[in-house]
Amino acid sequence: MRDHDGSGHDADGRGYDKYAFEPFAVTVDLAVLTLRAGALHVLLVERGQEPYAGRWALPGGFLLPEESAEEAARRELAEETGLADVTGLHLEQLRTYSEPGRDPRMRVVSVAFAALVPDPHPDSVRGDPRPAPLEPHGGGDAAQARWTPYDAARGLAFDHDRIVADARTRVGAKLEYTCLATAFCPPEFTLGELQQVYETVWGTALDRPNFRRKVLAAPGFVEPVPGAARLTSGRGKPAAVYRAGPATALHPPLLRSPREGRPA
Amino acid sequence: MRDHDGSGHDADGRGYDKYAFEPFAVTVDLAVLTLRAGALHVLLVERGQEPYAGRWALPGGFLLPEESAEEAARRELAEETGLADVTGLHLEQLRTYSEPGRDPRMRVVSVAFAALVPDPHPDSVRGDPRPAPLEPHGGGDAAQARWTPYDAARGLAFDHDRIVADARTRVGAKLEYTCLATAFCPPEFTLGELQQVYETVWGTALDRPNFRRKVLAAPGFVEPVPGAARLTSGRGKPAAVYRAGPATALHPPLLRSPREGRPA
DNA sequence: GCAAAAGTGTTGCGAGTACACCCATGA
DNA sequence: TCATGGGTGTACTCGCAACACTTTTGC
Repeated sequence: MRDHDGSGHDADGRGYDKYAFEPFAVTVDLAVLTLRAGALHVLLVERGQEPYAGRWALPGGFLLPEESAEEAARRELAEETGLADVTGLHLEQLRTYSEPGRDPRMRVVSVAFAALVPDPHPDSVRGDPRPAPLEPHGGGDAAQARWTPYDAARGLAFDHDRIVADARTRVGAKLEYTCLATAFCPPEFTLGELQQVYETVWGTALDRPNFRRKVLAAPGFVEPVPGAARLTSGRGKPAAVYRAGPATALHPPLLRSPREGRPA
Repeated sequence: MRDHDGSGHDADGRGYDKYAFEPFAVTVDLAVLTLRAGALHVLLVERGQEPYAGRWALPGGFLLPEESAEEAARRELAEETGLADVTGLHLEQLRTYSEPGRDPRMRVVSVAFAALVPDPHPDSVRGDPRPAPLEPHGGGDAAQARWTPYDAARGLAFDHDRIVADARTRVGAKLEYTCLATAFCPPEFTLGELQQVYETVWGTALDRPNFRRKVLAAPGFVEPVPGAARLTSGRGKPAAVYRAGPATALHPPLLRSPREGRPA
């Protein structure tokens, strides 16, 4: 039985010495997701060095000596997005990837996160010329950063294809039984915008009246902003404006039924 | 932007050198769960060394240079339980715990797993004197290993209280929408035994006829063993015997309704 | 007026709960 | 024959999908 002791060898005497090994590097990788122009997008950076020079990859980096993986992920997120306030953004630990060959140079154990951010380029329709809340930039480095449609994010460096796929699966599943969808929305949003989150991530169309009822029936999911109303696409009746509520879990869940709605 | 390059410093030039730091140790921790005498049990080991000498802890240990966290977890599981065939057992990666102070001696980043194993001490009722499929032992070490009821597993070393709680939460949730429950059962089981898994983990009583229908209605969840029948508690009608089916996800899910069944 | 988007009302089907009932076995 | 657990049948209910309809805006 190996154990957490500091004796320099494991308890069954096989001579395990943790300092004798090539050190393990511990990193975080971030799948920063957003919804843009009705499609799921991922933030990618272009690699400057080998291996995988010139290939696109997820942003990420090493843990500092005195920070947890969550803190490192939030720090990286702030650096990558240039957004001042990342404290409110949802960070979701996906899983840890530790296969020996995943980095050709050394053992790199990577803790992967999904981060959900509101659309960095809101449609900029009339009456809402808000400054874009975040714009990717490549740090002080020459490498560029870019929002890429989920379907075009293939052939990434390392095992990042798999991380991106895992992020999408996890987020899609969590929309069903948590209040996660509001993390894709700006602080104030309409039910139509919230419905677009579900439709985009799930790839299905939902019945608007039923969606509305289910969302409003879930206690603490959203709460109305009194008196506020906003036009969403320039036409039609102005929609009531809502904020994210205090709940995190969603009861009852919003199941994606195999036959709900018409195909997108 | 920090990144996975091997240049010895991060891309924004702050002079990060991964070899200059105290190396990170990477370990796995296992919450080995089973159902025994109608209660959820956790496998604990007694620590021999400081810190936390004499305290109970989860089994676990360091990653070897050429194995992934999953492989390390399965190796530890085999060593701890003494079970010859751990290939079929369900291993579930929970999350990674990386807070700087979680081990007082050095930075230890730990990937936590939940392992679900069948009852190591089947009731041994008449007609079924199968050998106990696994018995904990303390490796070659003096430290002992013991099955402990979930409710009594408090005051563990390190942050293992939290890991155990996370394991229970995850397993409880996954019973709803995956076929995970069969992982607690021996290869062949009755629907009554499967129902006890749900009732024990959820702490609620379920209506037997309805449970039966839901399980059989889920395609690929269980499949009958033709002609087999078994007495479960010595009395009553022999129950039909089932095997785990090929499905992993559960459609439709088996929701724990707030008002289903009478309280346990 | 027309199109487009928000929001309300209503109906019918079906899933699922609750419960009554029969079956097979050991003591 | 009684207690115990397995297994079947059924009725009532509530959720919810489907769709018709009204309201408010821009053009």
